[in-house]
Amino acid sequence: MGRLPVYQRILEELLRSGTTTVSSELLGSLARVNAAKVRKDLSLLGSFGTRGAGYDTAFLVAQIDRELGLNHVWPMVIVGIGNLGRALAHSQGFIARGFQVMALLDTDPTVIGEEIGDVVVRHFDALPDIVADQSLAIGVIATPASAAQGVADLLVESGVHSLLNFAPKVLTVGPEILLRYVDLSIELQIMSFYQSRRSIPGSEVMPVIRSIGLTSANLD
Amino acid sequence: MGRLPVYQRILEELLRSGTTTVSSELLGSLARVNAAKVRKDLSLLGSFGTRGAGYDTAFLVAQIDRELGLNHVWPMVIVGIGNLGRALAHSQGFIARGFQVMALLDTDPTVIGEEIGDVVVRHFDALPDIVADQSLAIGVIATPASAAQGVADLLVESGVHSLLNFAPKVLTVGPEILLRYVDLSIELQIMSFYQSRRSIPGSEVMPVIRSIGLTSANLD
DNA sequence: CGATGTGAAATGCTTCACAGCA
DNA sequence: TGCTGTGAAGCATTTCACATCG
Repeated sequence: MGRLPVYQRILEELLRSGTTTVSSELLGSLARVNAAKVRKDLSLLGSFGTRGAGYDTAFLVAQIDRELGLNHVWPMVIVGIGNLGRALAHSQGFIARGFQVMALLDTDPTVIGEEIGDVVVRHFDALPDIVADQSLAIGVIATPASAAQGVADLLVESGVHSLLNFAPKVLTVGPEILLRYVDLSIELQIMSFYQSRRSIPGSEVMPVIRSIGLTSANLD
Repeated sequence: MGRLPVYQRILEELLRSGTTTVSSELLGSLARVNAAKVRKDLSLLGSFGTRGAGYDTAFLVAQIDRELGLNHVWPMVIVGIGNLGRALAHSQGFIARGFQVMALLDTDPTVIGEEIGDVVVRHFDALPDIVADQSLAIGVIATPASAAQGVADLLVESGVHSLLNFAPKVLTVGPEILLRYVDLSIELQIMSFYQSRRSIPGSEVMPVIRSIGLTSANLD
């Protein structure tokens, strides 16, 4: 269910602002979906609401966390410590949601040894040792396009089970498995598309403000 | 149609590797969707295929570009020149797809004056002048959470019509308009979700590799 | 009463299957 | 003959509407 992360964020924000209880109508209006849809979605996790009152915000967050598997710790390695690699390493969400940066790798001698957060950047050659040490769940590729394929191959060979490719190149890993790249600008493409197509109620008097939510398509 | 950007990327990659013609079956298998679905999707843009042969790759890319509005130039301003701001400014996709970085803004004196690409970082106070000068389509918020709301308000006030918020905070702009944040780590949340839920055919012998595609949910 | 939880209707999307054209 | 383009069937998702419960 792709809407759960959206609900979760809104709930977390509501929690931060002191809301203890939330109705399907409020949550729906904030998520821009029908209230009935919200109830259907949430009912798949169990019956947590209390009729007449609504849902307990904190409890609901906990349930969604459980459903999304966020009570795990997901150890990851970031390869390529340029601007994007650094941004990822610092990312709020990583720390907050159980994604733990276990290693930072690069081949540039001027970067190796640098400390980002609590992690020291090491040479990419150390990958096999690191994977052997700590079972890494996720490899993040943040290298230039030219290096990406080699990095992907080595990550797989070392036993990393999931890749997230930010290098601007489509990679192949094993027979038939195509690894697309996640490019920040694609958000804007899509935004411009909606912008040009859809009419926005009240847009004459109100600035057209858009936000982009993310969902995933997985390639098996 | 959320699949168009996916097709487009694959087509661009095919073009780069010298493919001049592509069948719905090939494109479908690369995009991991049914061939009939591909044909239905593409038929909405017009009838560009030639029966018996397939689609002309380059022509198809051009048509999708047109459909997505990528033949426009989208001038944008990035506010907050930290790691993420820099990564965005350098982003391949921006340059390649008509998103033009018109201005880079920050308040930190040690950053102001720095040249990134061809653009010099200016003080955030220059925003009104810049917007007056050049009609900016998109404001990208890449500041710390604490500054984000103020930046959003000023962007709107200055007449910027679309915002993309990367600051880890939910913002409000005008009455009722909620501006969520785009957090890179949400990809991983979703990935872990799929990882724990779905069985992957052949995963016993093959490393479980995942790639994330992006689609958008817009909030009106 | 007010808001959930959920059958049932409505709507939209995906897949099939095949006619039709290069 | 091979592959597109597209009605029609099949399937899933969304919405409605209301019984139900705190």
